Amino acid sequence: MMTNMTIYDISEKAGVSIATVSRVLNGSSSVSEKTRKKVLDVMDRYGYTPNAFARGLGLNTMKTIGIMCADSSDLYLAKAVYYIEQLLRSNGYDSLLCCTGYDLKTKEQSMDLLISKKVDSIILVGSNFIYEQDSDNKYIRDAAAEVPVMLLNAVLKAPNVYSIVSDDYASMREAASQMIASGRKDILYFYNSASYSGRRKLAGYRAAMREAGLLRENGLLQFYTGSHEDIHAMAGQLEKVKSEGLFFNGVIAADDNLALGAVKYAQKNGLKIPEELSVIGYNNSLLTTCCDPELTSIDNKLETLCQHLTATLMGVLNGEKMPEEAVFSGEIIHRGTTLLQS
Amino acid sequence: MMTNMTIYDISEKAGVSIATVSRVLNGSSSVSEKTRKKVLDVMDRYGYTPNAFARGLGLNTMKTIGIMCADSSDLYLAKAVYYIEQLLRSNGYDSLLCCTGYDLKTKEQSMDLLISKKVDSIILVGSNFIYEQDSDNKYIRDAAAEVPVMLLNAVLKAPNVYSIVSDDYASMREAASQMIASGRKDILYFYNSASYSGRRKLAGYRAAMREAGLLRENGLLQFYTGSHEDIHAMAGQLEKVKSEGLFFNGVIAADDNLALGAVKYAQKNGLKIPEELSVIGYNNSLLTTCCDPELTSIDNKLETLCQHLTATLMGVLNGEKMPEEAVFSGEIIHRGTTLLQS
DNA sequence: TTGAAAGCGCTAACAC
DNA sequence: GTGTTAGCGCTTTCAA
Repeated sequence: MMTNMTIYDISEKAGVSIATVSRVLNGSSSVSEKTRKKVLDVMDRYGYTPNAFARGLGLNTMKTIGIMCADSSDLYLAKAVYYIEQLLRSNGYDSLLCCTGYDLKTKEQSMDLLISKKVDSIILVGSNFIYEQDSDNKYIRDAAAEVPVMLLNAVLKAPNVYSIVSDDYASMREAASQMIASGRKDILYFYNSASYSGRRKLAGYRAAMREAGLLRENGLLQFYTGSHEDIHAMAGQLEKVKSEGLFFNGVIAADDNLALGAVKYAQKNGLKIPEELSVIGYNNSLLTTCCDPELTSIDNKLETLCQHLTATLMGVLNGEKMPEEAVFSGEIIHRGTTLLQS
Repeated sequence: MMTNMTIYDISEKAGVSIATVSRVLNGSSSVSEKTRKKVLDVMDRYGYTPNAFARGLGLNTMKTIGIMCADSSDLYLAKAVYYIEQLLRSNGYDSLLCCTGYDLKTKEQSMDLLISKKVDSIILVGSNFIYEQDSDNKYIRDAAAEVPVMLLNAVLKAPNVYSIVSDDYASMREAASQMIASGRKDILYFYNSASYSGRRKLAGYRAAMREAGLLRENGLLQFYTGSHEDIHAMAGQLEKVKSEGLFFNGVIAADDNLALGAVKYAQKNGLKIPEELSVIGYNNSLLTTCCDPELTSIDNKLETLCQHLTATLMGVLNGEKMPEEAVFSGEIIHRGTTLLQS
């Protein structure tokens, strides 16, 4: 198997022109069966693979999609990347992955990089790419001027930007309502992100609390800033809250990691779950079955979201008119950390 | 900001030739400060980004590394991908990610695809890419004929193939020895992969058992075939083993997920950990702190491995002579699922 | 220090 | 059906 053959080499060996080779390569119908076979034969024999650059140069597309993701080692984001990558490939596209971190500057850089690599579209995985201050979202609008931009779990209304989201607001509101209905009044909200989705979740919690007349001025809101893998630090923060005299018998967390922090806190302090402390997480990840009792969590239908995102993207790339926004509802999966409604 | 500017546009606006623009682009020293500034100015004003294809066509490199990974949603692999992607980018390379699944056929296809995309190297993340039957590894040797192939956690001796591994054999042997020293005699080995690394781990366990005169003919080996996220199925398998009359008071697992299955099994059956059942996992992942008691596990220094892999790759790409194999030792992190040595 | 021009490997008109 | 040829945007000699 020789390396770096070109279309010229093949055409020579097969005794045809490069145009014919190109036609065979692209499955053009106007090649006689005989010639096709002859060319294919030569290609096979020499293990020829076309040079994607040259092809890309002419076509100005590499059949490659850029995926941006703040941290692909995050359980939730990793899963999303996994689904998306598979779906794209089954559609004949490859994925250029960029783990951007959470800093705006590096996100902008990654974006430029992907654009310069001539990706056909950019997928932003996770809601942390959208900023509250609209001017900070300029980098997305700029990118959308070049290629379609797909948002997973975030919304930005702009031309050529498509948003696929789970209704985090509704899910959180329902979760909080159910916990209230089960008799809890002092429900702490534990979160670590002010992203789009983060704000929607918080709003859902607040709506439910307000509805029940339980909303207090920020006392029961705990923002966690440590590592998303450091369960002990999470538990530690709750201990501190408690030691400062704040009572709570329920925790609603913005993700399963944080919820596990609450479970750990209860274990360390001998609190019985769910009787003395109820906990609800978010994402319905692997983590829900790791603890004892197991974690009630909200399933936000990640796979469905990814499927829909990919389908929408393929539509857009084919020039079809597609919906700019799609909202899917989540589902609460009850496990051992919550009481049944009374 | 105009889109799709070319070097021609810039040269025109700046009143220089395309060669000069190209020189500025590539930081050539033989451009007068004045001209450089003028060109840079124009580029800036029009937001010009060079076309990577065209560049790649001439240079025959896209500064892109292919990463193959069976399942990027696996906690361990995801983390490796994350580290590697970051390190590569800090070295000026991008990453084309391929989640291949565990099937040889699709691995071969992914490999071809990456090669045809003209990646500068291919990194195989995880040991499941190496097959016991050597003819099955042909696809790797073929790839290595074109670009350097880097193996994370696997070894294949072949030209242009570089292996970076953790000494799984030694780690497992030490883990088993310690558990034996703590008084256990009936230690079950729980695993789910016959990959290179999987076999090394198993060999380590067996060596320790043999050394202590405790090795039995396959009775205490449990191979798990279900989903790597289904903790209940894992626990279920152990329950079945027990109900069949096999006694064990220790479990050494090939990864933390499986170890958690053992913990779950103990909880379901009211066995006290670590007194009635000791458990050791592998990878020292996030999962170790999720359960109660927390999981003793083997840290295989993933970040170090990734750093070394990247450094080696950069050396190879620069034409330096690099070691074909590097072995790092792991470390047992003691937590609550094991007894102290008596 | 700069410019002109020849590729890099492929696609797609356009001829035959 | 098949061949010829002009790009695609960039890098890199070679001259000036």
